[in-house]
Amino acid sequence: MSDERRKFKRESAESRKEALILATLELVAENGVRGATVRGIAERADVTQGLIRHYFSSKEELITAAYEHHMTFMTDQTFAPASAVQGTALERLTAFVTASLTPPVVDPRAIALWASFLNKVQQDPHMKATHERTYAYFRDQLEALITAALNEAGRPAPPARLRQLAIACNALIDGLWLEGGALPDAFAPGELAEIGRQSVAAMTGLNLKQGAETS
Amino acid sequence: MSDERRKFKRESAESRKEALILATLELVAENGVRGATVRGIAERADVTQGLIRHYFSSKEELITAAYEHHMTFMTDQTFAPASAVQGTALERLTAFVTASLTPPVVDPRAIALWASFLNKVQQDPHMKATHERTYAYFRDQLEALITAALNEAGRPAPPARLRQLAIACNALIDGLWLEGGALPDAFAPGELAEIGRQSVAAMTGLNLKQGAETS
DNA sequence: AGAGAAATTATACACTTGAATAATTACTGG
DNA sequence: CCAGTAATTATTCAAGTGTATAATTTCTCT
Repeated sequence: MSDERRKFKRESAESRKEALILATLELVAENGVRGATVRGIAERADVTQGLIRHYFSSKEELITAAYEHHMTFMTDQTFAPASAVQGTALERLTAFVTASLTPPVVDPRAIALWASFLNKVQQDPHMKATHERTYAYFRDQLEALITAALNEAGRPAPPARLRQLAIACNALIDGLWLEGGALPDAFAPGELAEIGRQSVAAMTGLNLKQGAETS
Repeated sequence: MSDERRKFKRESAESRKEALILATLELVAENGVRGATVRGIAERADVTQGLIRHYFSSKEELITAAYEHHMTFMTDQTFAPASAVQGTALERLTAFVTASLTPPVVDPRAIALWASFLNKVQQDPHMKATHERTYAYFRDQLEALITAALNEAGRPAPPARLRQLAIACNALIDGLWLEGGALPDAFAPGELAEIGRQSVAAMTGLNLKQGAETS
Protein backbone atom coordinates (compact mmCIF):
# COMPACT_ATOMS: atom_id res chain seq x y z
CA MET A 1 0.00 0.00 0.00
CA SER A 2 1.57 3.20 -1.17
CA ASP A 3 1.29 6.49 0.67
CA GLU A 4 -1.82 8.19 -0.68
CA ARG A 5 -1.40 11.39 1.29
CA ARG A 6 -0.24 14.14 -0.99
CA LYS A 7 1.53 17.01 0.65
CA PHE A 8 -0.27 19.63 -1.43
CA LYS A 9 -2.47 20.07 -4.44
CA ARG A 10 -1.72 22.13 -7.47
CA GLU A 11 -4.36 24.70 -8.22
CA SER A 12 -4.89 26.98 -11.17
CA ALA A 13 -3.24 30.36 -10.96
CA GLU A 14 -6.61 32.06 -10.92
CA SER A 15 -8.12 30.17 -8.05
CA ARG A 16 -4.94 30.39 -5.99
CA LYS A 17 -4.71 34.09 -6.56
CA GLU A 18 -8.31 34.54 -5.57
CA ALA A 19 -7.89 32.41 -2.47
CA LEU A 20 -4.90 34.52 -1.46
CA ILE A 21 -6.83 37.73 -2.12
CA LEU A 22 -9.81 36.57 -0.07
CA ALA A 23 -7.55 35.57 2.79
CA THR A 24 -5.88 38.95 2.54
CA LEU A 25 -9.20 40.78 2.72
CA GLU A 26 -10.16 38.79 5.78
CA LEU A 27 -7.00 39.69 7.62
CA VAL A 28 -6.99 43.30 6.48
CA ALA A 29 -10.52 43.66 7.79
CA GLU A 30 -9.54 42.11 11.09
CA ASN A 31 -6.12 43.61 11.73
CA GLY A 32 -5.50 46.36 9.22
CA VAL A 33 -3.04 46.37 6.35
CA ARG A 34 0.04 46.16 8.52
CA GLY A 35 -1.60 43.57 10.71
CA ALA A 36 -2.24 41.38 7.71
CA THR A 37 1.12 39.65 7.67
CA VAL A 38 2.37 37.47 4.88
CA ARG A 39 2.51 34.54 7.25
CA GLY A 40 -1.00 35.14 8.52
CA ILE A 41 -2.39 35.38 5.02
CA ALA A 42 -0.64 32.19 3.98
CA GLU A 43 -2.00 30.36 6.98
CA ARG A 44 -5.52 31.61 6.33
CA ALA A 45 -5.29 30.45 2.73
CA ASP A 46 -3.82 27.11 3.81
CA VAL A 47 -0.54 27.49 1.99
CA THR A 48 3.00 28.32 3.05
CA GLN A 49 4.24 31.84 2.89
CA GLY A 50 6.60 31.24 0.01
CA LEU A 51 3.67 30.71 -2.33
CA ILE A 52 2.56 34.29 -1.94
CA ARG A 53 5.73 35.52 -3.53
CA HIS A 54 5.19 33.08 -6.34
CA TYR A 55 1.96 34.81 -7.33
CA PHE A 56 2.61 38.33 -6.16
CA SER A 57 6.01 39.93 -6.44
CA SER A 58 5.54 41.71 -3.11
CA LYS A 59 3.07 42.18 -0.32
CA GLU A 60 2.35 45.62 -1.74
CA GLU A 61 1.13 44.04 -4.94
CA LEU A 62 -1.07 41.58 -3.09
CA ILE A 63 -2.63 44.36 -1.05
CA THR A 64 -3.29 46.41 -4.16
CA ALA A 65 -4.88 43.44 -5.88
CA ALA A 66 -7.05 42.78 -2.85
CA TYR A 67 -8.19 46.38 -2.75
CA GLU A 68 -9.04 46.31 -6.43
CA HIS A 69 -11.00 43.09 -5.91
CA HIS A 70 -12.96 44.55 -3.02
CA MET A 71 -13.80 47.78 -4.82
CA THR A 72 -15.03 45.87 -7.83
CA PHE A 73 -17.21 43.71 -5.61
CA MET A 74 -18.71 46.69 -3.84
CA THR A 75 -19.37 48.55 -7.07
CA ASP A 76 -21.03 45.53 -8.63
CA GLN A 77 -23.23 44.93 -5.62
CA THR A 78 -24.34 48.54 -5.63
CA PHE A 79 -25.00 49.07 -9.30
CA ALA A 80 -26.26 45.71 -10.45
CA PRO A 81 -29.72 46.01 -8.81
CA ALA A 82 -30.29 49.52 -10.14
CA SER A 83 -29.20 48.57 -13.65
CA ALA A 84 -31.56 45.62 -13.64
CA VAL A 85 -34.56 47.90 -13.20
CA GLN A 86 -36.13 48.75 -16.54
CA GLY A 87 -38.76 51.20 -15.31
CA THR A 88 -38.80 54.92 -14.72
CA ALA A 89 -35.87 56.99 -13.48
CA LEU A 90 -37.61 57.29 -10.15
CA GLU A 91 -37.76 53.52 -9.85
CA ARG A 92 -34.10 53.23 -10.72
CA LEU A 93 -33.18 55.88 -8.17
CA THR A 94 -35.17 54.00 -5.57
CA ALA A 95 -33.43 50.74 -6.43
CA PHE A 96 -30.06 52.45 -6.25
CA VAL A 97 -30.66 53.89 -2.80
CA THR A 98 -32.06 50.59 -1.58
CA ALA A 99 -29.16 48.53 -2.88
CA SER A 100 -26.66 50.91 -1.30
CA LEU A 101 -28.26 50.44 2.09
CA THR A 102 -28.83 46.69 2.05
CA PRO A 103 -26.44 43.82 2.69
CA PRO A 104 -23.97 42.86 1.42
CA VAL A 105 -23.08 46.49 0.74
CA VAL A 106 -23.99 47.37 4.30
CA ASP A 107 -21.69 45.12 6.26
CA PRO A 108 -19.33 45.53 9.23
CA ARG A 109 -16.56 43.94 7.24
CA ALA A 110 -16.94 46.44 4.42
CA ILE A 111 -16.57 49.28 6.91
CA ALA A 112 -13.51 47.70 8.42
CA LEU A 113 -11.96 47.27 5.01
CA TRP A 114 -12.75 50.82 4.05
CA ALA A 115 -11.08 52.11 7.18
CA SER A 116 -8.12 49.78 6.93
CA PHE A 117 -7.37 50.73 3.37
CA LEU A 118 -7.80 54.46 3.84
CA ASN A 119 -4.23 55.19 4.82
CA LYS A 120 -2.75 53.24 1.97
CA VAL A 121 -5.26 54.68 -0.47
CA GLN A 122 -4.19 58.19 0.39
CA GLN A 123 -0.50 57.40 -0.04
CA ASP A 124 -0.37 55.05 -3.00
CA PRO A 125 -1.14 56.91 -6.25
CA HIS A 126 -2.53 53.86 -7.98
CA MET A 127 -4.91 52.99 -5.17
CA LYS A 128 -5.85 56.64 -4.84
CA ALA A 129 -6.81 56.76 -8.50
CA THR A 130 -8.94 53.64 -8.11
CA HIS A 131 -10.67 55.11 -5.10
CA GLU A 132 -11.42 58.47 -6.66
CA ARG A 133 -12.67 56.90 -9.83
CA THR A 134 -15.06 54.68 -7.89
CA TYR A 135 -16.23 57.53 -5.73
CA ALA A 136 -16.79 59.92 -8.64
CA TYR A 137 -18.64 57.22 -10.53
CA PHE A 138 -20.96 56.62 -7.60
CA ARG A 139 -21.75 60.30 -7.19
CA ASP A 140 -22.19 60.95 -10.88
CA GLN A 141 -24.59 58.04 -11.18
CA LEU A 142 -26.56 59.38 -8.26
CA GLU A 143 -26.67 62.88 -9.73
CA ALA A 144 -27.76 61.52 -13.10
CA LEU A 145 -30.56 59.51 -11.50
CA ILE A 146 -31.76 62.48 -9.46
CA THR A 147 -31.66 64.71 -12.52
CA ALA A 148 -33.61 62.24 -14.60
CA ALA A 149 -36.17 61.63 -11.89
CA LEU A 150 -36.75 65.35 -11.43
CA ASN A 151 -37.12 65.91 -15.16
CA GLU A 152 -39.49 62.98 -15.30
CA ALA A 153 -41.59 64.58 -12.58
CA GLY A 154 -41.70 67.84 -14.52
CA ARG A 155 -39.60 69.58 -11.92
CA PRO A 156 -36.19 70.20 -13.54
CA ALA A 157 -33.55 71.94 -11.47
CA PRO A 158 -30.51 74.07 -12.30
CA PRO A 159 -27.05 72.40 -12.29
CA ALA A 160 -25.92 74.03 -9.04
CA ARG A 161 -28.98 72.71 -7.28
CA LEU A 162 -28.48 69.26 -8.76
CA ARG A 163 -24.88 69.23 -7.55
CA GLN A 164 -25.90 70.14 -4.01
CA LEU A 165 -28.62 67.52 -4.05
CA ALA A 166 -26.21 64.84 -5.23
CA ILE A 167 -23.65 65.78 -2.58
CA ALA A 168 -26.28 65.70 0.14
CA CYS A 169 -27.87 62.43 -0.95
CA ASN A 170 -24.48 60.85 -1.38
CA ALA A 171 -23.49 61.97 2.11
CA LEU A 172 -26.72 60.63 3.53
CA ILE A 173 -26.18 57.24 1.93
CA ASP A 174 -22.56 57.17 3.05
CA GLY A 175 -23.52 58.08 6.58
CA LEU A 176 -26.28 55.48 6.80
CA TRP A 177 -23.94 52.91 5.29
CA LEU A 178 -21.44 53.75 7.97
CA GLU A 179 -23.94 53.61 10.81
CA GLY A 180 -25.40 50.37 9.60
CA GLY A 181 -22.02 48.76 9.30
CA ALA A 182 -20.67 50.12 12.54
CA LEU A 183 -23.72 49.23 14.63
CA PRO A 184 -25.23 46.24 12.85
CA ASP A 185 -27.67 45.45 15.64
CA ALA A 186 -29.02 48.96 15.99
CA PHE A 187 -31.31 48.69 12.98
CA ALA A 188 -34.01 46.30 11.94
CA PRO A 189 -33.63 44.62 8.53
CA GLY A 190 -34.68 47.05 5.85
CA GLU A 191 -34.88 49.94 8.26
CA LEU A 192 -31.81 51.69 6.93
CA ALA A 193 -33.00 51.47 3.36
CA GLU A 194 -36.40 52.79 4.41
CA ILE A 195 -34.84 55.76 6.18
CA GLY A 196 -32.64 56.35 3.15
CA ARG A 197 -35.55 56.39 0.74
CA GLN A 198 -37.63 58.66 2.95
CA SER A 199 -34.78 61.09 3.46
CA VAL A 200 -33.85 61.27 -0.20
CA ALA A 201 -37.53 61.81 -0.88
CA ALA A 202 -37.64 64.68 1.59
CA MET A 203 -34.54 66.30 0.16
CA THR A 204 -35.51 65.99 -3.49
CA GLY A 205 -39.24 66.36 -3.18
CA LEU A 206 -39.63 63.09 -5.06
CA ASN A 207 -41.74 60.19 -3.90
CA LEU A 208 -39.46 57.18 -3.48
CA LYS A 209 -41.48 54.18 -2.49
CA GLN A 210 -40.30 50.62 -2.69
CA GLY A 211 -42.08 49.02 -5.59
CA ALA A 212 -42.16 45.45 -6.82
CA GLU A 213 -38.82 44.43 -8.18
CA THR A 214 -38.71 42.79 -11.58
CA SER A 215 -36.59 39.72 -11.61
CA MET B 1 33.63 78.75 30.46
CA SER B 2 31.80 75.63 31.44
CA ASP B 3 29.89 73.47 29.00
CA GLU B 4 26.43 74.99 28.75
CA ARG B 5 25.00 72.38 26.42
CA ARG B 6 22.70 70.18 28.37
CA LYS B 7 21.93 66.83 26.88
CA PHE B 8 18.26 67.07 27.72
CA LYS B 9 15.76 69.07 29.70
CA ARG B 10 13.48 67.80 32.36
CA GLU B 11 9.86 68.54 31.71
CA SER B 12 6.77 68.19 33.83
CA ALA B 13 5.01 64.87 33.58
CA GLU B 14 1.95 66.57 32.12
CA SER B 15 3.67 68.39 29.28
CA ARG B 16 5.77 65.36 28.40
CA LYS B 17 2.74 63.12 28.34
CA GLU B 18 0.90 65.55 26.13
CA ALA B 19 3.85 65.89 23.79
CA LEU B 20 4.01 62.13 23.47
CA ILE B 21 0.28 61.93 22.86
CA LEU B 22 0.40 64.61 20.17
CA ALA B 23 3.30 62.89 18.47
CA THR B 24 1.35 59.65 18.66
CA LEU B 25 -1.71 61.18 17.03
CA GLU B 26 0.42 62.57 14.23
CA LEU B 27 1.92 59.21 13.45
CA VAL B 28 -1.32 57.30 13.86
CA ALA B 29 -2.95 59.66 11.37
CA GLU B 30 -0.09 59.20 8.94
CA ASN B 31 0.66 55.50 9.23
CA GLY B 32 -2.07 53.84 11.26
CA VAL B 33 -1.80 52.40 14.74
CA ARG B 34 0.69 49.70 13.84
CA GLY B 35 2.65 52.12 11.71
CA ALA B 36 3.01 54.43 14.68
CA THR B 37 6.07 52.76 16.15
CA VAL B 38 7.48 53.53 19.54
CA ARG B 39 10.69 54.70 17.92
CA GLY B 40 8.89 56.93 15.45
CA ILE B 41 6.78 58.49 18.18
CA ALA B 42 9.86 59.14 20.31
CA GLU B 43 11.64 60.77 17.41
CA ARG B 44 8.64 62.94 16.59
CA ALA B 45 8.48 64.05 20.22
CA ASP B 46 12.24 64.62 20.33
CA VAL B 47 12.98 62.09 23.03
CA THR B 48 14.48 58.63 23.09
CA GLN B 49 12.26 55.62 23.00
CA GLY B 50 12.96 54.61 26.55
CA LEU B 51 11.11 57.63 27.83
CA ILE B 52 7.83 56.41 26.47
CA ARG B 53 7.92 53.44 28.76
CA HIS B 54 8.64 55.75 31.64
CA TYR B 55 5.31 57.51 31.16
CA PHE B 56 3.22 54.76 29.66
CA SER B 57 3.58 51.18 30.75
CA SER B 58 3.03 49.96 27.19
CA LYS B 59 2.36 51.17 23.70
CA GLU B 60 -1.20 50.00 24.16
CA GLU B 61 -1.66 52.44 27.01
CA LEU B 62 -0.20 55.30 24.98
CA ILE B 63 -2.51 54.54 22.08
CA THR B 64 -5.51 54.44 24.37
CA ALA B 65 -4.54 57.75 25.96
CA ALA B 66 -4.09 59.32 22.53
CA TYR B 67 -7.50 58.09 21.42
CA GLU B 68 -9.12 59.47 24.54
CA HIS B 69 -7.39 62.80 23.97
CA HIS B 70 -8.56 62.97 20.38
CA MET B 71 -12.16 62.09 21.16
CA THR B 72 -12.31 64.72 23.86
CA PHE B 73 -10.96 67.30 21.45
CA MET B 74 -13.48 66.41 18.76
CA THR B 75 -16.39 66.42 21.19
CA ASP B 76 -15.38 69.79 22.58
CA GLN B 77 -15.02 71.33 19.15
CA THR B 78 -18.42 70.06 18.14
CA PHE B 79 -20.45 70.94 21.18
CA ALA B 80 -18.86 74.14 22.41
CA PRO B 81 -20.32 76.37 19.66
CA ALA B 82 -23.82 75.00 20.07
CA SER B 83 -23.69 75.33 23.83
CA ALA B 84 -22.63 78.93 23.55
CA VAL B 85 -25.79 79.87 21.70
CA GLN B 86 -28.40 81.18 24.08
CA GLY B 87 -31.26 81.60 21.63
CA THR B 88 -34.02 79.32 20.37
CA ALA B 89 -33.70 75.58 19.87
CA LEU B 90 -33.70 76.19 16.14
CA GLU B 91 -30.69 78.46 16.49
CA ARG B 92 -28.92 75.91 18.62
CA LEU B 93 -29.65 73.18 16.11
CA THR B 94 -28.28 75.39 13.36
CA ALA B 95 -25.13 76.10 15.34
CA PHE B 96 -24.69 72.40 16.02
CA VAL B 97 -24.95 71.41 12.38
CA THR B 98 -22.65 74.24 11.36
CA ALA B 99 -19.99 73.40 13.93
CA SER B 100 -20.05 69.76 12.92
CA LEU B 101 -19.32 70.68 9.32
CA THR B 102 -16.68 73.35 9.84
CA PRO B 103 -12.96 73.04 10.58
CA PRO B 104 -11.38 71.88 12.79
CA VAL B 105 -14.03 69.16 13.06
CA VAL B 106 -13.96 68.71 9.30
CA ASP B 107 -10.34 67.89 8.70
CA PRO B 108 -8.45 65.25 6.71
CA ARG B 109 -6.44 64.37 9.77
CA ALA B 110 -9.59 63.69 11.79
CA ILE B 111 -10.79 61.28 9.11
CA ALA B 112 -7.45 59.54 9.04
CA LEU B 113 -7.50 59.17 12.81
CA TRP B 114 -11.04 57.88 12.78
CA ALA B 115 -10.12 55.25 10.22
CA SER B 116 -6.86 54.32 11.88
CA PHE B 117 -8.44 53.81 15.27
CA LEU B 118 -11.47 51.89 14.02
CA ASN B 119 -9.89 48.46 14.19
CA LYS B 120 -8.57 48.94 17.66
CA VAL B 121 -11.81 50.53 18.82
CA GLN B 122 -13.74 47.46 17.77
CA GLN B 123 -11.41 45.11 19.57
CA ASP B 124 -10.48 46.91 22.76
CA PRO B 125 -13.45 46.99 25.16
CA HIS B 126 -12.34 50.20 26.85
CA MET B 127 -11.90 52.08 23.59
CA LYS B 128 -15.13 50.62 22.31
CA ALA B 129 -16.97 51.97 25.32
CA THR B 130 -15.48 55.41 24.80
CA HIS B 131 -16.49 55.36 21.16
CA GLU B 132 -20.05 54.25 21.74
CA ARG B 133 -20.55 56.75 24.52
CA THR B 134 -19.36 59.59 22.29
CA TYR B 135 -21.47 58.41 19.40
CA ALA B 136 -24.61 57.99 21.46
CA TYR B 137 -24.09 61.38 23.04
CA PHE B 138 -23.82 63.03 19.65
CA ARG B 139 -26.95 61.40 18.31
CA ASP B 140 -28.95 62.02 21.46
CA GLN B 141 -28.00 65.68 21.43
CA LEU B 142 -29.07 65.92 17.83
CA GLU B 143 -32.38 64.20 18.51
CA ALA B 144 -33.03 66.47 21.48
CA LEU B 145 -32.33 69.57 19.41
CA ILE B 146 -34.58 68.42 16.58
CA THR B 147 -37.34 67.57 19.04
CA ALA B 148 -37.10 70.94 20.75
CA ALA B 149 -37.00 72.83 17.47
CA LEU B 150 -40.06 70.99 16.15
CA ASN B 151 -41.98 71.64 19.36
CA GLU B 152 -40.93 75.25 19.22
CA ALA B 153 -42.34 75.49 15.70
CA GLY B 154 -45.63 74.02 16.84
CA ARG B 155 -45.02 70.83 14.86
CA PRO B 156 -44.35 68.11 17.43
CA ALA B 157 -43.66 64.62 16.11
CA PRO B 158 -44.07 61.11 17.55
CA PRO B 159 -40.99 59.37 19.00
CA ALA B 160 -40.58 56.94 16.12
CA ARG B 161 -40.49 59.80 13.69
CA LEU B 162 -38.02 61.69 15.84
CA ARG B 163 -35.74 58.68 15.98
CA GLN B 164 -35.75 58.31 12.21
CA LEU B 165 -35.09 62.01 11.78
CA ALA B 166 -32.16 61.90 14.16
CA ILE B 167 -30.68 58.86 12.44
CA ALA B 168 -31.02 60.49 9.04
CA CYS B 169 -29.64 63.87 10.10
CA ASN B 170 -26.80 62.18 11.93
CA ALA B 171 -25.98 60.14 8.87
CA LEU B 172 -26.09 63.21 6.69
CA ILE B 173 -23.69 65.05 8.96
CA ASP B 174 -21.39 62.05 9.17
CA GLY B 175 -21.39 61.65 5.42
CA LEU B 176 -20.68 65.32 4.75
CA TRP B 177 -17.98 65.25 7.40
CA LEU B 178 -16.43 62.30 5.64
CA GLU B 179 -16.62 63.83 2.19
CA GLY B 180 -15.22 67.13 3.39
CA GLY B 181 -12.34 65.46 5.11
CA ALA B 182 -11.61 63.00 2.35
CA LEU B 183 -11.75 65.55 -0.46
CA PRO B 184 -10.78 68.84 1.20
CA ASP B 185 -10.44 70.73 -2.07
CA ALA B 186 -13.76 69.66 -3.51
CA PHE B 187 -15.76 72.15 -1.45
CA ALA B 188 -15.62 75.90 -1.00
CA PRO B 189 -15.27 77.18 2.58
CA GLY B 190 -18.63 77.05 4.26
CA GLU B 191 -20.19 75.08 1.43
CA LEU B 192 -20.46 71.86 3.41
CA ALA B 193 -22.12 73.59 6.33
CA GLU B 194 -24.56 75.29 3.97
CA ILE B 195 -25.47 72.01 2.33
CA GLY B 196 -25.86 70.47 5.77
CA ARG B 197 -28.23 73.16 7.00
CA GLN B 198 -30.31 73.07 3.83
CA SER B 199 -30.57 69.30 3.90
CA VAL B 200 -31.50 69.12 7.56
CA ALA B 201 -34.05 71.82 6.83
CA ALA B 202 -35.53 69.79 3.98
CA MET B 203 -35.71 66.64 6.08
CA THR B 204 -37.21 68.23 9.18
CA GLY B 205 -39.29 70.92 7.53
CA LEU B 206 -37.55 73.47 9.72
CA ASN B 207 -35.94 76.64 8.43
CA LEU B 208 -32.27 76.53 9.40
CA LYS B 209 -30.57 79.69 8.29
CA GLN B 210 -27.25 80.89 9.55
CA GLY B 211 -27.96 83.75 11.91
CA ALA B 212 -25.65 86.19 13.71
CA GLU B 213 -23.67 84.38 16.35
CA THR B 214 -23.60 85.86 19.82
CA SER B 215 -20.11 86.03 21.21
C1' DA C 1 5.66 5.10 -17.02
C1' DG C 2 8.97 8.64 -16.49
C1' DA C 3 11.34 13.03 -17.41
C1' DG C 4 10.71 17.91 -17.45
C1' DA C 5 8.59 21.92 -15.72
C1' DA C 6 5.91 24.49 -12.78
C1' DA C 7 3.79 24.76 -8.23
C1' DT C 8 4.60 24.42 -3.56
C1' DT C 9 7.20 23.88 0.53
C1' DA C 10 11.22 24.64 3.44
C1' DT C 11 14.87 27.30 5.13
C1' DA C 12 17.63 31.39 5.77
C1' DC C 13 18.51 36.38 6.27
C1' DA C 14 18.54 41.14 7.34
C1' DC C 15 15.78 44.29 9.52
C1' DT C 16 12.12 46.24 12.55
C1' DT C 17 9.37 45.98 16.54
C1' DG C 18 7.94 46.41 21.62
C1' DA C 19 9.84 45.74 25.81
C1' DA C 20 13.28 45.30 29.47
C1' DT C 21 17.29 46.73 31.89
C1' DA C 22 21.44 49.38 32.83
C1' DA C 23 23.84 53.71 32.65
C1' DT C 24 23.78 58.66 32.72
C1' DT C 25 22.04 63.24 33.45
C1' DA C 26 19.51 67.15 35.38
C1' DC C 27 17.10 69.11 38.88
C1' DT C 28 15.72 69.75 44.07
C1' DG C 29 16.07 70.31 49.09
C1' DG C 30 18.73 71.00 52.79
C1' DC D 1 27.27 73.21 47.25
C1' DC D 2 26.37 68.70 47.01
C1' DA D 3 24.03 64.34 47.73
C1' DG D 4 19.78 61.97 46.43
C1' DT D 5 16.32 61.03 43.31
C1' DA D 6 13.70 61.02 39.47
C1' DA D 7 13.91 61.93 34.49
C1' DT D 8 16.18 60.72 30.49
C1' DT D 9 19.30 58.28 27.61
C1' DA D 10 21.74 54.14 26.09
C1' DT D 11 21.96 49.38 25.25
C1' DT D 12 20.18 44.80 24.93
C1' DC D 13 16.89 41.06 23.77
C1' DA D 14 13.55 38.01 21.89
C1' DA D 15 9.95 37.81 18.67
C1' DG D 16 7.99 39.01 14.29
C1' DT D 17 8.44 41.08 9.60
C1' DG D 18 9.05 40.95 4.31
C1' DT D 19 11.96 39.00 1.12
C1' DA D 20 15.18 35.91 -1.07
C1' DT D 21 16.76 31.40 -2.29
C1' DA D 22 17.10 26.42 -2.10
C1' DA D 23 14.78 21.98 -1.78
C1' DT D 24 10.80 19.16 -2.73
C1' DT D 25 6.51 17.61 -4.76
C1' DT D 26 2.83 17.30 -8.08
C1' DC D 27 1.20 17.22 -12.50
C1' DT D 28 1.43 17.02 -17.71
C1' DC D 29 2.84 15.19 -22.03
C1' DT D 30 4.48 11.89 -24.92
